[in-house]
Amino acid sequence: MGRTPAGETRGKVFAFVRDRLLAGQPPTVREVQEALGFRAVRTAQQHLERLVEEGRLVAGRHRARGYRLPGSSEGARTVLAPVLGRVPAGALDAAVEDPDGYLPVDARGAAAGDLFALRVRGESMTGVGILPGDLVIVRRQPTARNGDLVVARVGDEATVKTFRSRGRRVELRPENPAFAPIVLDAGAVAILGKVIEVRRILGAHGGAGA
Amino acid sequence: MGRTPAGETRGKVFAFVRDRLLAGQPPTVREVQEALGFRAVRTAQQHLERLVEEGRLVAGRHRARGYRLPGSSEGARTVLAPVLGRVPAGALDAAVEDPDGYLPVDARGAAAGDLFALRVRGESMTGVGILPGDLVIVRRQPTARNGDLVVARVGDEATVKTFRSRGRRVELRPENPAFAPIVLDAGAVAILGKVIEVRRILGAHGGAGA
DNA sequence: TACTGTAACATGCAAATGTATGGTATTGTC
DNA sequence: GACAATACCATACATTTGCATGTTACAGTA
Repeated sequence: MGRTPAGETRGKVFAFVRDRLLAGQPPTVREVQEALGFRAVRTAQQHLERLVEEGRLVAGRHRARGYRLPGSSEGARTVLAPVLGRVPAGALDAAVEDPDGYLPVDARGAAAGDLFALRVRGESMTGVGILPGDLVIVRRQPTARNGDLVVARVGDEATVKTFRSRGRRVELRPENPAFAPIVLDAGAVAILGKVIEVRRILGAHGGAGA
Repeated sequence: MGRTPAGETRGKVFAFVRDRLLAGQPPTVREVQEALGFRAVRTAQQHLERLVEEGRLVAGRHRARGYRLPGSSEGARTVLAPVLGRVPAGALDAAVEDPDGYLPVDARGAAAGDLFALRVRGESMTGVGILPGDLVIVRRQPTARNGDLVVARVGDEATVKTFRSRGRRVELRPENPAFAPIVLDAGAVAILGKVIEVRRILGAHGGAGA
């Protein structure tokens, strides 16, 4: 029977599988077969094997719908972090139950429930490229090390600052000369977690504004 | 045997399935079983059936890894955007096929294949809070409007700048006084896409450094 | 022609996986 | 206690689906 020039079909197979994977719906070998118009399962199968050899796909052996894109296979798993509009005093867990939305986060190491996101208010951290309206993704932990970017609760407010320990006191340092550090007794500060990522959603319309 | 108070476990089952689905890796019934610590497949199965009854999930009958989120064909969906180390001249598609990894992105509106991510080099955009090493998430499009933050190819380099049209010429403006704008004939600039999000991964260890 | 490599075909088997049958324990209600 | 409802368990069955075996067709090359 007739064939197709070298590599051409392979590219189409890859494109199909990639699109399906990126859409969150891994295809079966038979779905690849149908999509490409092959009359034998084996044909689709062979193309997939080749793509794996070439390193363009990763196969999960004997696993249904087991093909993945390299780099997204193991280790890196996506979870959803709740976006908290504000953190009510003493009720982080309650706030997590009623979020403003969810953000997909590449949770390497962190458990799903350990992450949340907060919207930054104020310009106190512009010195490290964190602007008002930015989202910080936070891993919950009760302690911090010097230099960590943390979310801490001071009174009823949750705030993003750089953490620094000074003897029995704690300094929450803004990264903007116009703001003064907050120095408190260690007992008066509750560390909610550590900032592991910063995001700025620009949206489909607006520009970046100088 | 013992049980768990009403609804509590169901929520965990749903959270697990939802996270997996949004991560692009639909779970099997047995994976749900293991993740929740059930000793019988049937238990996970029953929870899934309930979630379908409640309308929180949609089942694909007899389909492997067939559970879906209702309305997942539309609306906000998480997709994986390929992270491109660099963009070879004229071969964006080729670069997309061999990415450094993938980032989960909340793709509202954008098709899965339309998104990619680039790592920012240089300090030309620090004025808008984009630092060296930051990741920009880009939606592919061949045109831009004034003020848009774009990724453009000038010669063999892909660069992030603010777009501005000046008659038949195009200005690619850095957001840092130390850098000069690039002004070129419109034909000499290829717009690769528009920046829709900026990310900075701080990682588990290092702080933010002033 | 013969040989080699690639692309495709037809078909069967076995592992993975959804679904069903039936049973045990705990809680709450009457 | 009797009854119902819920949560869970143990196991069997049926479909889906990955993978293997073997074959045919075409192109290029010696």
